[in-house]
Amino acid sequence: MEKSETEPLRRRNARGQGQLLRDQLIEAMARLLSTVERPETITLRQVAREVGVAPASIYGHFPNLGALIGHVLRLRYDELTQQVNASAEGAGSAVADLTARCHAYVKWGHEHPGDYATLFGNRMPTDLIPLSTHGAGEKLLESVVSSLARARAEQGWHIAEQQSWRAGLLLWTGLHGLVTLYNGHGAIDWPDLDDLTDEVIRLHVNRP
Amino acid sequence: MEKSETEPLRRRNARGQGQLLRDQLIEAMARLLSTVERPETITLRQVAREVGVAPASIYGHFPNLGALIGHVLRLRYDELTQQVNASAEGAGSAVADLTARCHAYVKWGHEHPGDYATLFGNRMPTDLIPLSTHGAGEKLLESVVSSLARARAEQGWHIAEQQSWRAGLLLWTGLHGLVTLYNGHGAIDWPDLDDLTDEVIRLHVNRP
DNA sequence: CCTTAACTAAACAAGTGTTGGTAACATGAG
DNA sequence: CTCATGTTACCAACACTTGTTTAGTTAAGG
Repeated sequence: MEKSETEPLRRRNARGQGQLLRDQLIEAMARLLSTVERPETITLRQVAREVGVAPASIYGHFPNLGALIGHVLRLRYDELTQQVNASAEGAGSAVADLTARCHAYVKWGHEHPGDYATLFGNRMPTDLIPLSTHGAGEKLLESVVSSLARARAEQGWHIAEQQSWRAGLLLWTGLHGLVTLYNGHGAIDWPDLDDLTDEVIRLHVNRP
Repeated sequence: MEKSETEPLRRRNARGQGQLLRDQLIEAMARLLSTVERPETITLRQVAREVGVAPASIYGHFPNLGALIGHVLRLRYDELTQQVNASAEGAGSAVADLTARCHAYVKWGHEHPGDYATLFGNRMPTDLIPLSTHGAGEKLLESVVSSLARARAEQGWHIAEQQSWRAGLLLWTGLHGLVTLYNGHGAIDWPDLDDLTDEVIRLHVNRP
């Protein structure tokens, strides 16, 4: 029992196929980040165990733990923005565009609680994760701001640009609060998430 | 340099004054929880260092680290609810009551980022912190729900009880999102926090 | 003095990221 | 078929954390 912490019975990869392990590492880290309730506790050795490999073997593919996490986070962030943008593709109106984007955002956050918390929750040590992923929301935020502005304009509600920024910010905080509390406080008797999202959108789009 | 990690030149307390250290421990933990950017990384030894005492000395006053954290968290949560309730004391109308409560909530969250993140952000390991503090928001949430319902009724906007619950939930998520993003994403060019809070309240109180 | 509260020193067992050296092994060359 | 090659991954260790326990020391009060 005290012999080996795992069973490294892994069959060695073929000559040029070293990046098979690399892919497995990325996949394992992605799985952990996505599902684990406290992503900041993810450990190098945990990933190694998941794949069935010795901890040291990771260093052949990534210079350190932060690089692996950062790599996966970037993938996930790109996926989020891509899904948000793709969801709005066939939108027939500005309001539909905004609605699609918000729903895609919330849906992704709900389906990837760990990734979401890591990207927007300031959970990772700053020295581990490159700064680029910190403050990741800004690009996405801008798309929400402009989409909201267009939706409001469509409804005949023209406002100053600075008001647009404020309004977009508030919409974002509304969505963010919804996602994080919904993900984290399962004890609460939550109504349907899509309905709540719709209501948040309606609050911010309609003239008060 | 390698002699002592700190300088335990602390003068020993008198016979019946053992709880002087207890108070200092609580105070140090409170300071750490309140100010630190990642509260889940707070450590027993860190608290000991802060007070200038040996790590083991803590166990005379608290059975384990979780008890100390839990104790302080309970204090802080009580403080939050007390401040929220106190703020609404002289309110001349239901809308004023709600406004005061929300501002007090946001203000406290802004002034105690670490405590706020710990109470509502699911950052502490569940086995360390007693369950009572987890899901702490429920009591507070109910007061927001009822205050919002009264504010809406005051404006002649009567709605079903279930709608009240949904509306209160959404208001809470809005405030929560505002606090957490404002606290965590300093890079963003934020408008005044009080103004934003007012706008959130207005969104939820006024008839769409 | 002697009791006893208040605190400490040292260690424990378990964990962490990371490194240097080394063995296994698929494979292309001879 | 043989065999050196160099990729691939392992082993063992390092230097450090962490929370907690045990046994002991210090000093105040009766």
